[in-house]
Amino acid sequence: MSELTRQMDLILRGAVEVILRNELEAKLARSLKEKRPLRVKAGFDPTAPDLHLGHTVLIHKLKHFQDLRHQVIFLIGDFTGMIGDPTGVSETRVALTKEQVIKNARTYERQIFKILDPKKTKVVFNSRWMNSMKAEQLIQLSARYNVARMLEREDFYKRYHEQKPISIHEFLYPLIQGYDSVALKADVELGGTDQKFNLLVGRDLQRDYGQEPQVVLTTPLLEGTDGVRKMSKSLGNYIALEDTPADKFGKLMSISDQLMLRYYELLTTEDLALVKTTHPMEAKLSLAEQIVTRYHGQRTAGQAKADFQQKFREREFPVQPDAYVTLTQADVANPAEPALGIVDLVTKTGLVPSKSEARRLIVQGGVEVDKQKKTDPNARFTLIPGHQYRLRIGRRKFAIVEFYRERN
RNA sequence: GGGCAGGUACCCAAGUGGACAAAGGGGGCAGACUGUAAAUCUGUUGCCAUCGGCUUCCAAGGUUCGAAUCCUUGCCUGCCCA
Repeated sequence: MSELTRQMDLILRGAVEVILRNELEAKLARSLKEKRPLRVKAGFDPTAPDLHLGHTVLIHKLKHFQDLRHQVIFLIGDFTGMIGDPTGVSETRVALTKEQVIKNARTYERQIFKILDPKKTKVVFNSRWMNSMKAEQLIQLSARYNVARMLEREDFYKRYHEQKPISIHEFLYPLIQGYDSVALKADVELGGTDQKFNLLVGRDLQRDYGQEPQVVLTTPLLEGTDGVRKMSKSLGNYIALEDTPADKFGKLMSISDQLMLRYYELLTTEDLALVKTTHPMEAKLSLAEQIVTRYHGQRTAGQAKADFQQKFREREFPVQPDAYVTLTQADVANPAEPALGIVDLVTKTGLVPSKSEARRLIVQGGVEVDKQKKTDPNARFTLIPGHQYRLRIGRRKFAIVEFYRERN
């Protein structure tokens, strides 16, 4: 197998679309011949420094390029972050301070370098060239595209026809993202399939600026834990890289069997046919363990697995509760006879948003104290000093509450 | 600049003077069932509380015994015309 074929194989694995494939081949061939690595770019929005598993599909693809000795450029769109990529859910973006951006960038680095090699990765901010761009140049840039083409973009098209607002500055997002490719002289740009339009604008602009257009490679969007919509922070169906090992494990175990296969497909290199022959729960445990291992190490993953099994399979109290609260006499009405209603007891853990919510949970049978299901919201507890009340609140929250009598 | 239509709870959406803490759907949460799932069924989904009370329907005023509903102004959005 020639080196070129080897590279193509790895690059194409898991890719949804490559535009254009023969251009990629040509670029690779030239790169090999001239011993000049390709410049491979992928951009990230600094407003959401919480990378989740969905992003890692793309980061793994970057890793492939890195392994093939190409130059990976991790672009942090601190400037474009002010706009926010139009999502249809129009939400006001708060302008980030420089400190926040730097902080978010640090978080990114910490997260991506679990996969990428820090020494071989170039991290750049697009404010580097955008901050100094004059209004005149921005107008010139805008002049290179027109509204009709912008409206081809699915999101804009939909909103336009649904009579929903589109702000002018949203049109600038694809333009600036495209200009980033010009500024970086990118050979390849990676992105999720939802980025296709933006990536293609990059090609157009590069051509316009007299550069060879970048090759566009799209990776599939990973479905979130609901199994339907794409994984995203705003939809709340995500598994973040910064989630605790226990959280990751729990979230992974709660996905459907069908979704599990998808995760295997996109997040591991396991043989799918083999996975299908294993018992779904075993397969799921193994998936969760693999992924937690990747970000937290083997030992932590093993612990997460053990905890999980104790918590849910054996329905036992976990080693690490979600909350540990100590009460003093200040928390009770009558210090001489310390007692507390169960609603207050549950609320004191801070694991429920309001007393009403606590009351609902109790009535619905979602609360256990010391393994006893409590369904009377008016029940009161005489607090025994030093006793650890072990509360199970809802399906997956556990807390220990202990009362201390102060000496006086 | 002119005309028209809108802004309701996490989201979509009904409600056009009292029976509205506000229909319905989605989502969330809980229970049953299970493999800790998923699907399904049931319940629940502003806050505080024992009956009961309190704060909500873009914002601020106003009319009224009483307003999500009527009036005024403002802010925001879409469409049409210029």
